[in-house]
Amino acid sequence: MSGNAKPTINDIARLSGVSKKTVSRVINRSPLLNEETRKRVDDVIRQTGYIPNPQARALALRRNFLIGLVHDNPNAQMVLGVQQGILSVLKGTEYELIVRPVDRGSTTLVADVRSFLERQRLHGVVLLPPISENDGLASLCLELGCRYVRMGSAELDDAAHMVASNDREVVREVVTFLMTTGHRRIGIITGPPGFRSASERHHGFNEALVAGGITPEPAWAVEGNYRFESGLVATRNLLAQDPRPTAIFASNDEMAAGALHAAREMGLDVPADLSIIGFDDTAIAAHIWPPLTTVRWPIVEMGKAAARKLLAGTIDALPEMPGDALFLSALIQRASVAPPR
Amino acid sequence: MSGNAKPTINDIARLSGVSKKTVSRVINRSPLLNEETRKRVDDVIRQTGYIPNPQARALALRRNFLIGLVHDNPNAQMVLGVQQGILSVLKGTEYELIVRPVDRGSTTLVADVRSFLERQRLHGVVLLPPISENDGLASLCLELGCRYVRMGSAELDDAAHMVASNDREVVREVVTFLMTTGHRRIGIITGPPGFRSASERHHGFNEALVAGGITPEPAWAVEGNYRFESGLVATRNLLAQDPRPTAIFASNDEMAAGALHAAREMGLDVPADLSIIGFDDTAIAAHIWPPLTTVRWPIVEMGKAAARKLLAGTIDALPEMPGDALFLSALIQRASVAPPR
DNA sequence: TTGTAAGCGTTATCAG
DNA sequence: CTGATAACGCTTACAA
Repeated sequence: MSGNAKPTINDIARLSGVSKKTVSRVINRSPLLNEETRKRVDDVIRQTGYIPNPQARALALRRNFLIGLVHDNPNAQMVLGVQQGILSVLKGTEYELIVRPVDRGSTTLVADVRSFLERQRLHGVVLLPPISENDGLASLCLELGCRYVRMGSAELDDAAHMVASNDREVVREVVTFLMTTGHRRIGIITGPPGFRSASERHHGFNEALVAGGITPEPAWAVEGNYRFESGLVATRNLLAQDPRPTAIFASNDEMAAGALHAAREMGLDVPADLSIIGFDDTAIAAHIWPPLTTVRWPIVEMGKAAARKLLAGTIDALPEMPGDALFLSALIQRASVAPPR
Repeated sequence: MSGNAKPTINDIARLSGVSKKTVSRVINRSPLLNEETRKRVDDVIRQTGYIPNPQARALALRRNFLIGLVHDNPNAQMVLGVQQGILSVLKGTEYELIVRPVDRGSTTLVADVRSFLERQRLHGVVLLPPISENDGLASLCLELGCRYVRMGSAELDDAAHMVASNDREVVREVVTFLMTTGHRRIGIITGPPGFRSASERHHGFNEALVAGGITPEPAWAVEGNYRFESGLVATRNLLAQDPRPTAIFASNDEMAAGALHAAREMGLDVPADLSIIGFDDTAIAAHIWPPLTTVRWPIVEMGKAAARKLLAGTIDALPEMPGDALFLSALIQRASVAPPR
């Protein structure tokens, strides 16, 4: 075949007898273009297999065709799910995903993200909780002209910049279900302080109790950190009390697995002696024994929605779905809940 | 407090009274540079907070400062672990991670990866199993001048391009342990065909049996696909036999969790009625009940090693560790193994 | 509707 | 050792 050098915009221009600017117009779907010219150039592009050089475009446009996933999330399943959702939307487009973990504890968090964004000049970023709750990061994106979408458990921003879930509401539902099943002494393992998801879920929990005529018992709310071990420790604590809860709501599945573990250690049967409900519906929920009653958090779909928002207005734009701003979680009943003895 | 435009190489050149080429030399640590000039320029760079524009560099160098993670891996924990390892090495360097899932079933796999690499002009890529076993991809990288490292369960390439684990060996150890514990009827749930890890583990399994004077029983080797459900189905199959195995080696933890599930469904106690061993030591292994005896596969460390190899010879190069080519897995004893009744 | 010239911010070439 | 000058491949004025 011809030389092995990839064709550039100049080659296309020469081959189709137009200027490079015209080729550029074709590439960028400029509306003011003679349909005939467009077709001619398009044909040459197709024949040569020409692909615009993203590096050159990035330099000229001062903007890359990259979507960033910025996070400091202790929940592996969540990160992976969001990634999967974003990637599925990016697939077939000219955009790629770049993953950037950060340290939310660092005092230089905002500065770190700033230098990352300034250097990479991303098309846009997806901010995962808990750093998505940091308004400073949002204004930073605004300042730098970088599109952004924040994911979280409550609406922290306008619909164009937010993909939220209704955690508080669904937890109310969960706890109501527990009460309907006959439980009156219900414990909660909360998420770590500073997490909006943690406080939303905790609030939903308390609201449901109060609505059911039960006064939340401070001793039955134990703090966890979304990790297995913290669920284990919290549950030992909860079950050491007298009287002890007959049901526990863990603010995520990993901690729920820890709760199950703790119950087993004490020789308790789940759900006969203790009912447990988790949150997330990650793989572990269906895989442990007994299968865990939990809340399905549509994290992959939320990732897709985030990507769609970021791509809105571009050539690769996908239609935004109705409800792309608020996602509804749902109770998944499995086998870890039963009436108290 | 000057204008808010970021300084460019021209600014630095002007401010330090040298040419831009000299600044470029400083940036790139050119050895032929007057130490005094270097220092002067360096000072200006530090004062202004100048950061070279990666897009411009990418264009001029025809190469990006990006590391690609190319995979089609059904094992979420593995992908995440590798990612974590790579990112930890990339942290603080000028390199970023770009994630690219591909479809290993597609007939256009190689072509897809080719266009990805040609477009993005990555510094290097990490190939995860099972596509890492595709020699066509390796030659493609060579052809395109893209550094690459293949990860896998056997040494498929030279040490510079390979990060391998000793699956076969460790599985021999695992099965020997089972035999030592008293088991003679041992089943295996294999990985899917076409996976080197699957065949390596299966071979190790058979070798150990033979070495222990046991003839592998074909009916006790059931195929799985590394997913929970397949472990469930395979185990139902295994336990339906008469006589049935007293122990099962599952080729990964997810399938081992499925095995546990199946045992529970049938009212069997683990480990009293059935011993189970998994592989990977992913989070689920320690979190299910009983805690799963498994093999620790140092996947995060392997990811780090892969990144180190890719960065070797660059400014950001980290010392390569001894043993960066072959990683040793180890048996982790927990509570899912006991002598047969 | 299309083309020309001038960048975008860096590195390579090749003199000095 | 250092510096003009020309790429790198594309886009944005601004004309025509």
